[in-house]
Amino acid sequence: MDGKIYRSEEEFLKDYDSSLYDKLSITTDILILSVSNEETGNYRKLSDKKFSVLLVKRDNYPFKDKWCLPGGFIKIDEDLEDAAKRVLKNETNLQNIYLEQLFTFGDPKRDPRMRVVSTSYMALIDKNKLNEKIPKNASWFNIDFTEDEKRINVILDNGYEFIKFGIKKILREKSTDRYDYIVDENTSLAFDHPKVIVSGISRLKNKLEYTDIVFNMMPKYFTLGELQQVYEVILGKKLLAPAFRRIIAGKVSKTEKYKTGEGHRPSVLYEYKKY
Amino acid sequence: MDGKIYRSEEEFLKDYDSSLYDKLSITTDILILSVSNEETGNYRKLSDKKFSVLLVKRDNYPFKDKWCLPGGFIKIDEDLEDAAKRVLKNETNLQNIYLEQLFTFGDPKRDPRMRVVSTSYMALIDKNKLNEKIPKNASWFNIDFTEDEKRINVILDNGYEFIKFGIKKILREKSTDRYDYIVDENTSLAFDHPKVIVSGISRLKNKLEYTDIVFNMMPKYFTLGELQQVYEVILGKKLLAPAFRRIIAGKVSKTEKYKTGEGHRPSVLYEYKKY
DNA sequence: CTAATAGTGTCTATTAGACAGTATGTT
DNA sequence: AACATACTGTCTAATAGACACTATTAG
Repeated sequence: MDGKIYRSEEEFLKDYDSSLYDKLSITTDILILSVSNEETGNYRKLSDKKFSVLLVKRDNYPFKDKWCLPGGFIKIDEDLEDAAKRVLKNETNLQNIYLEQLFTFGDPKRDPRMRVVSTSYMALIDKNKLNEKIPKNASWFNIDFTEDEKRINVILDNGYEFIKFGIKKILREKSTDRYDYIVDENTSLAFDHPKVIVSGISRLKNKLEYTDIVFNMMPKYFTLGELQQVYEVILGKKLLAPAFRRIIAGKVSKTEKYKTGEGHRPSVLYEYKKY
Repeated sequence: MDGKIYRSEEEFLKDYDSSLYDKLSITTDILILSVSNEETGNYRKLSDKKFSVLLVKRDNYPFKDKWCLPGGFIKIDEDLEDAAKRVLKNETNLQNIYLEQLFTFGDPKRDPRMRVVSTSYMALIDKNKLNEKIPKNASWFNIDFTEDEKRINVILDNGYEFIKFGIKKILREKSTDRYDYIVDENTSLAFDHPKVIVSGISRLKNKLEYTDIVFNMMPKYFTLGELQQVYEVILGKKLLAPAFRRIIAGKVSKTEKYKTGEGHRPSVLYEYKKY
């Protein structure tokens, strides 16, 4: 075909043989992250916040009975991001949610069935918006994330089951602190989804510092203490209140409302600044 | 198939019908960026640095005679990144080059021939390493990049031809300063490659500030003045030398060598710090 | 000598970290 | 009253921006 001379694009397209190149399937996997409240028992104490991810249990091979990220195959005429939105709606019945493309995984051996390339997305939700029940094969897992120079260890816990995986970090080039991730321990998370979870959490941690991304996980009105808790639970470290308030000050507006009934001084409710 | 109960993964895989889901082609497009020296005519003045991108001219439909990023279809058993490396080697004969995945474009209409999803990569090279000639259908274009709140304008220039395109920025959500890009002016760049160029340059600008990525575009030995010029040409703004030197100080080591013969005080050659 | 870049010293303004102290609700 | 968090004031340390000054070479 390359030999033939075409005089116009129309002529070329009419003649085009789309079987010239290899074809394969594409899926999208969605990392749905949220922060939840857990009661502490002590009436005075603030509720404990937990960073969490939504997983579904596979009911067929491959990886039968293992947990995985919600996902699905894209259709021949469907935009990638639309496919991600479709999966998100199926699992949570939520729309107009923060959705960001993470990474496209293209290892030919990543799916034992056949060649499948997967584009992963990260969705951030405020759990209060989640009115509908999640599907019965889905479950929220709290995230315990620890990282050092050499490896990342993650424990996921939904109250009944634990999932534990470990990833070795191999420096790609020192100039950028980029690492290749090698999953060397994994109790029950399917496919290469440990990598998706880890790259999403890393991205979120970074963006927390230089964007206002956090407000996608917050309700309309919140106290600065709650906002600080969300930062702390995602970053995995404690922050000092005065410094935190200085940094956040320009991004929020005070309202007339107060949160009371907490066993201590009421706190002003803020909202994300509109302008 | 979903109806049948399988007792083992082997049994399941043996029976698996890979035609169950839609299949399509995937390409990789590579944004190869570099910084080049241009002589100024004045023996005293430093050579002028230009930020540049490698494009190839298409010799067939679609987009016949337009310029585009080097790219190619991935093979059924080829890793995505390996495909990018293959294309990069074809065009520049370079290997072991900094390569970073940018974004996967999945608009069903992005290729008039058929459904093609494209994963774009960014490669950064030091032009001094480019010993071999580039292919005769390829050419380096200098980049003139201007951006404000509402749009991005880019002019590419290889000395013979100009390519000009403009992109309208539509705010996705104010919380993260993410934009949808709408290409509303484009003289002769094929496919959605204006978006690839723009997202790569934005990424590079950001990473310049918080990583050591710049050293992938530098020769082994360089002066701090040259390094500053590279920052300036990529960021599109002038920097103050004392501040620049303070920031860069921890990343480079002084050598015993000097760069002389420039019509002014010689300057110490530095190298990227090893440890 | 001159033009041009190399390289340093220092003042100021801004920002981040730390901690102490005051305020005010619920039980 | 006691407890727990809300919120503020202020000292200090670190960092960034600006500019002036000295150094050194080829021609």
